[in-house]
Amino acid sequence: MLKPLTKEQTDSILRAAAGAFANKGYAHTSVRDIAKSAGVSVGVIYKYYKDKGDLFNSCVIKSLDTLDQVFEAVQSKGRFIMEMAEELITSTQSFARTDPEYFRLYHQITVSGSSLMTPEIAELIEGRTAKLYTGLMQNASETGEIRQDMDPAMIAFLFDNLLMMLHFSYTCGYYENRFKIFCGEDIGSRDEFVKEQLLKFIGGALNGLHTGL
Amino acid sequence: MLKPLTKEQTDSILRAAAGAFANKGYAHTSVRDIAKSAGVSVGVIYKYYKDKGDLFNSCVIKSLDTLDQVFEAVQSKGRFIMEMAEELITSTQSFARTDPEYFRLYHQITVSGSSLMTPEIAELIEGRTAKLYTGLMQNASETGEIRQDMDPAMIAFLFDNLLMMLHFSYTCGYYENRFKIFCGEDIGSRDEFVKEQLLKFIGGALNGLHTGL
Amino acid sequence: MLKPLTKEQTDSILRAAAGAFANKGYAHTSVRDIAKSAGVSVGVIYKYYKDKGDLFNSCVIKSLDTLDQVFEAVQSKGRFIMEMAEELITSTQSFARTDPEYFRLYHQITVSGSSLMTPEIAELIEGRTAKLYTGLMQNASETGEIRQDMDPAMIAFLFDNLLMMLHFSYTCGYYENRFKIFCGEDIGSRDEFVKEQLLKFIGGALNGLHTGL
Amino acid sequence: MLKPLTKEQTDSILRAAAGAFANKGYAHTSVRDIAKSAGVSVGVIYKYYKDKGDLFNSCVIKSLDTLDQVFEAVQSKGRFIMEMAEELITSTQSFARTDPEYFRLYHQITVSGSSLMTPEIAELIEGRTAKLYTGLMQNASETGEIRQDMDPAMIAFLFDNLLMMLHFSYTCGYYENRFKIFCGEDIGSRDEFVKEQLLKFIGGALNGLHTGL
DNA sequence: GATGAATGAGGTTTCATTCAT
DNA sequence: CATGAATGAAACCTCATTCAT
Repeated sequence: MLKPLTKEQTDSILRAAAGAFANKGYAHTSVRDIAKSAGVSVGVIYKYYKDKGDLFNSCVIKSLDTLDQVFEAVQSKGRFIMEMAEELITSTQSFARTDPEYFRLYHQITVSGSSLMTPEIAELIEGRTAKLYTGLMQNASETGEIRQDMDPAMIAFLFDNLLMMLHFSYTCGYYENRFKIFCGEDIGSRDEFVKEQLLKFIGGALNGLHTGL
Repeated sequence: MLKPLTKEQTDSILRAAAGAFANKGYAHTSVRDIAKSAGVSVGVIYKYYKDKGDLFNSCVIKSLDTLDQVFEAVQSKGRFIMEMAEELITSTQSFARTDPEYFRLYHQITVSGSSLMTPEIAELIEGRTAKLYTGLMQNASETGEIRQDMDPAMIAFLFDNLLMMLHFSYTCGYYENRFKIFCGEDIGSRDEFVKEQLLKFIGGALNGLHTGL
Repeated sequence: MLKPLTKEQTDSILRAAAGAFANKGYAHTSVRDIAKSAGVSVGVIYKYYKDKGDLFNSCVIKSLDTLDQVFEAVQSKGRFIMEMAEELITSTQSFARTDPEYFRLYHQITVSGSSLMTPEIAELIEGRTAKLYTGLMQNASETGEIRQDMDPAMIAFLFDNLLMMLHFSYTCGYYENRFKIFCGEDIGSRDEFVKEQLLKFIGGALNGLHTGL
Repeated sequence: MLKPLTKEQTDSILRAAAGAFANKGYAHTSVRDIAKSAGVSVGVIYKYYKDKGDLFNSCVIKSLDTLDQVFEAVQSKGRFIMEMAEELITSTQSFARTDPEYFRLYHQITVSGSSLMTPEIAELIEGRTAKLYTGLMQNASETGEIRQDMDPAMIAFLFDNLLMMLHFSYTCGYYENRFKIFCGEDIGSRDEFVKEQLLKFIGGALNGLHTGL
């Protein structure tokens, strides 16, 4: 079959690769297996991607692009932090159900030895989120929406930490298990509960009205 | 040279393997290199460990044993949560300087494809922490030390999430970069600041005296 | 774009292929690159030539046709051997400047593994030269122009050996370097000197008026 | 069979490789085939040689070492050029029968694309011969043993050209065929004749007592 | 029991050749 | 008929594992 790859097929390469990388890790995934599961020949992969690393990177970039859409939907101005937090959590929960690979793939880049694990890539990926969140916290701090006794950057960092762990807890094997161990086998089906609890936790952290301690 | 293996040598294997796995990742670490850097032959490694995966597992188990010591030092009864939190943070910061490999190795088991990434192992590793923290939060909730409108298990989970991210942010490449991007290049030398900020954040989250939401 | 192949294009294939084979060797030359540099599709190459080997053979044949023209210009009857030798050397020097690929390609067929390296091809290529030179030497021997104590065929062979080495020394990488090592870095710009020296050498060899030995 | 390679086996690798490279060329020789024909595993070849190129280089170096022995046997001082020439021819003829691979391998390095085809390697290989022969010609010229109207370096170069072609004509496929075409099918069994003829040719060339030109 | 060289399956990548358009 | 993307065999090379010493 020497007809040009259909859009479906080229998509299928990225989907197969993303799935394999996400689930088995970069090193345990072979290009041959990706080709087979995408229903194409090995050679064609090297027409579209320089090498295995390039294919991996493309998967990650694509997953990040998609993840970005989640956040962009939330960035509308003039909203309260906690409203945005709620939406972020809702999005995460729903997205984790429909496209878990994207979060899993994002997790892969945190792994040592990944070709993407460079400061430059980290800057590229985290830089925007960091600026965005820090800016939001800055504003919210100035308007008195949140506590003023903390560094906005640190608040942003810790806030993002909680969201990141939520991503992983819904999609990445080990974290999923851990989630259940902490919160019960059925935690995966109690989205409303999780959201409500996390919002309370974040609310307290951001508000900071606490005695002494 | 047919000398029997000394205790030092068996330790040395585990130490060499742990270091290599932690820093280069499972796939990029070769049994041969471990043997060389441990000063033993490849053969003895296969005498003590079924295969490369088994050796990796043993490293992780050992690293967890060591990490446990950090927590045990904190588990003394009758202390305030926030006191313990402070000590956990301090320990993490100091331990991340002296033995980063242990945290890095711990991070490795969260990676898909790791042979350790099974529910059983997760239970083994996280079970104790989950019970311990949940129990502590339960007590603290009952004594009014912390808020009573949240599920102790969820509090424990989110509390541990923050600590886990702190571990990684101090020791694991990508997270280290991300830490700097959010909080500045010099964040690695501002331990007191980080501790103080994190305690404020946790304090607010646990106390939860806030208005709205 | 389904345009029929013009004469220019077929020429262009052969020229591109010859250049690539000559300079990079058979194995390092890809059909795809030839097609690209000839401005045609891969498919048409396989329409005109059975396979890569066939294309190579055609290039060689063509280069030999061209080289033959050099010799034909010299074959006019009734001339002295040494006059012809001088012209052959001059032609070689000038041709090596303008079309080095032809000599390089000729060199390629001497390489083991070339599909052209068969007795039949050798006969085709060398047969004519051998007959021509041997005949010339035979005549020159009979007229007393050259020594009579040697086999004309051997003289022809050794004479051609010297010319062949001259070809290679002017055009083929390794031989070019060797030429410089023996005769100095600037030997490539001393054509008159080389010609004069080679003529003296050949002159002595053909004349053979020497004492004893 | 995991016992260390015997001397015979390691020798066999080099012999198998040399044979294959010499006869099929670098590009057409696969490491797997070499391993098979040497009766060892693929892996072991990469223990002894960094990569395929390194193996090739080692074969060439070894062949040059061996070829050098032929020349060293002739370098004794105070001998007449023509005596040495005779011995060089005799050696070449006998060596071409016993170890044709060495000459064939030498021929391979003249091929474009060979990793050994660099100016440095050429200098290494040809430099010594060039110096040696030029020196000999210089002396012979000063003592009046050979003509004084030619550049010693050019004489050395042309002299070596004739010997090189003799090597190839006895061992390298295409040149063997060409030899037969020029001098008859049975030329391979007329060593005495060839030697005598070549000596006459060289004698005349070196002596140069001729009229015209 | 310890050794470490040898094994060989399996990984990534290239490219001559085919054939649907 | 020309096109050139797709094919997939086969190349190089690595390294987990074995086993003769």
